[in-house]
Amino acid sequence: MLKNKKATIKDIAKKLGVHHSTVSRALRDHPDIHPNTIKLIKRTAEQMNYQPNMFARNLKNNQTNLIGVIVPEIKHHFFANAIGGVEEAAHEHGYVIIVCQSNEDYEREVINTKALISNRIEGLLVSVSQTTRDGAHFQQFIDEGGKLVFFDRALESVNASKVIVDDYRGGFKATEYLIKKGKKRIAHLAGTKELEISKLRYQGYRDALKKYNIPFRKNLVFWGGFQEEDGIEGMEYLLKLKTHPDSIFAVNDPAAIGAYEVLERRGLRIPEDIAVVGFSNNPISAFIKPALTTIEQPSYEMGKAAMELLNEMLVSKRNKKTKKILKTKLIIRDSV
Amino acid sequence: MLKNKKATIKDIAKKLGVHHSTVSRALRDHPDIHPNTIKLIKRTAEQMNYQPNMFARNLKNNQTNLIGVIVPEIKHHFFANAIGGVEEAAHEHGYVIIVCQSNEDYEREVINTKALISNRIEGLLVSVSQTTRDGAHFQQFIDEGGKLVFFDRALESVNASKVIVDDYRGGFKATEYLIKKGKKRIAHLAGTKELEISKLRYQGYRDALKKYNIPFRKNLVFWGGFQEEDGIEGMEYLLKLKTHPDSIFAVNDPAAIGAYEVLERRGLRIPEDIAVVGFSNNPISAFIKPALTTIEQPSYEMGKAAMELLNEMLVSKRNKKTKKILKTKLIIRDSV
DNA sequence: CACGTGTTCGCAAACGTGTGTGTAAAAATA
DNA sequence: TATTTTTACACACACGTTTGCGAACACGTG
Repeated sequence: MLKNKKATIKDIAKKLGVHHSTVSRALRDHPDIHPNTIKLIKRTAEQMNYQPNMFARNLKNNQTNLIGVIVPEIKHHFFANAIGGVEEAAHEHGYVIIVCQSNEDYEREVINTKALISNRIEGLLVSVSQTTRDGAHFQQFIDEGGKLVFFDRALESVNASKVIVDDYRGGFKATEYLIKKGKKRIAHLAGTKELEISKLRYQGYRDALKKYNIPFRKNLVFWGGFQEEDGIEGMEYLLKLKTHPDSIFAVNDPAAIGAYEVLERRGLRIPEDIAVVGFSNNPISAFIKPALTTIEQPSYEMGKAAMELLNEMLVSKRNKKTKKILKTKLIIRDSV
Repeated sequence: MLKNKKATIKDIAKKLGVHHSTVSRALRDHPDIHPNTIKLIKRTAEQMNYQPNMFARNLKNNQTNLIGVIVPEIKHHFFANAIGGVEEAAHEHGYVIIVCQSNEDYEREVINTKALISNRIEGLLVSVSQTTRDGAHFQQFIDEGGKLVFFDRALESVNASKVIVDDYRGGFKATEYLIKKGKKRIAHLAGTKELEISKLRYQGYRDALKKYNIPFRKNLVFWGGFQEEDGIEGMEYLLKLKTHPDSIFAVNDPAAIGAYEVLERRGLRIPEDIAVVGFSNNPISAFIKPALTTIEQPSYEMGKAAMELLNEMLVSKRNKKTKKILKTKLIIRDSV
């Protein structure tokens, strides 16, 4: 079986006895080309199964149809959904997306970024890794004129556009709900201190306590991370305290599920002994028993919004840093 | 803020007063270039923040580092996981992946395929849409020398490599398990007739019945699809029969969950009134009540295996069509 | 008929890299 | 010293596309 070379614009030109520039223009409906010629060229292009070579086109135009996306892990429901939203919006605007995962690893994130830059992506959409402390790789991309927008997990040290949910109000609402249900010793399984998302949810938690005159206790806050293991570790820590908390506000649902595991193992009942509120409304949270009360975080919409924002930055060529905040919603179920 | 143009090989050459071809060779450690020159060039390239332009390189070499991936929907757990596996393996081999979703829509799948071909992807990984009947768009890619491997959902009409699970034995095992638990009227919520995956699971179901001398009843099979809605529709159909089935083998977990909904609504108990077995071991299936007995399908491994197979085809340049079959495992829980 | 004007197309250069060939100078050999 | 070989680089072209410029031609106008 021979490896047929793909038809080029020149092949079409040769076959028709015209210059290849004429073919180029014809395919793009240039007014200088006679309608009949256009029709003829388009027909033979079709029949020769011509597909434009984006490399040559992009090389010439110095612009691509590529958008880079970096997430910690594709398999996580939230990111999978967000990528789905990104792809949807990208498709509408004629882009295709290159997806990389950092596996929550800083080094890998840097490598991904460089690879994407080499592939001359038009813009970059990032939800940063849990282990990332330094944002030089992103800053460099921006400094060279690249358009970047963070979604969900943004890096504070980098001045870039971002799409996030109202983490502050989400944290506030979750905590307030626990308070209104009569909880007094509310613990917080927090994320990592470097991520804005963690800090804002934490701040919402603190401000809710303050508003209702509940003393803030530093030892009721466990800074861990976003994985189930972090929730397990944090819950075990909290149960070692001489006075148990009466409720938990977890930074996200996986962490909350980690807490569930520990509580179940220790024979503690949810919500009678300890109430739990999560964050992100993972589909599992509706199915676990008791169903988890949580803060809904529109993942698909967030991906879509991030891509839309990126597109605006791309077409306007302006360099304003925008911050788009999506609303959250308290989903009341049975864990409180 | 000025949009700095990225440094090219020529910029480096000009700055150093050498020819750009020398720079090109130096960066690739060509033996014709003096070690000192190489060192000098590499240093200034580093300092000028040079990133090779993949477009120019690919255009010249007529090969890319791009792998196309088309799935029905990124957000589905199975596909998200598979994409994660693909990305992992692709990363190891120096590829980046372009991900598109067909939204179970044939037209969209064709558009995606064309777009990927235009972007001169090196190879294509596909799980085909539910509505796809014709595979001409894939066949054309293959005929032009492109390497394609289907994973999970393969199209029979296209002669291509594929990575699938042992759907036949999976279907067989699921049905056999129901039989051994004393079930006699076993219904099957099947997928679509065009997909091999559906047919094999169906065949496994039939052969298990035959082996244990249980009569096959055509009206106990509902050909629907892979979504929750299909499960709902199918279950409603089955409950309209004058004699209810005593158990259900669903083509996948979402369909099984659809069946759960209908049964719950009708006040029927699982597994006492009707037992249910799913397929794919969606994470939710462990959390729903009763926990769903299902066939485990290694999604991440499947994505990884598909990418590995594609890579072998790419490096060997051979054109053999390989079929890789992954093992399934029966996960026994509480729905039977 | 000379001229301007508009239509339709060809020519050539360019984008950033890679590579085959040519060619000085340096080194090795006779 | 004269010759050959090797070293280290320059030159030019190619990949497939886009685009400015200009040529050939047809037409209408004075």
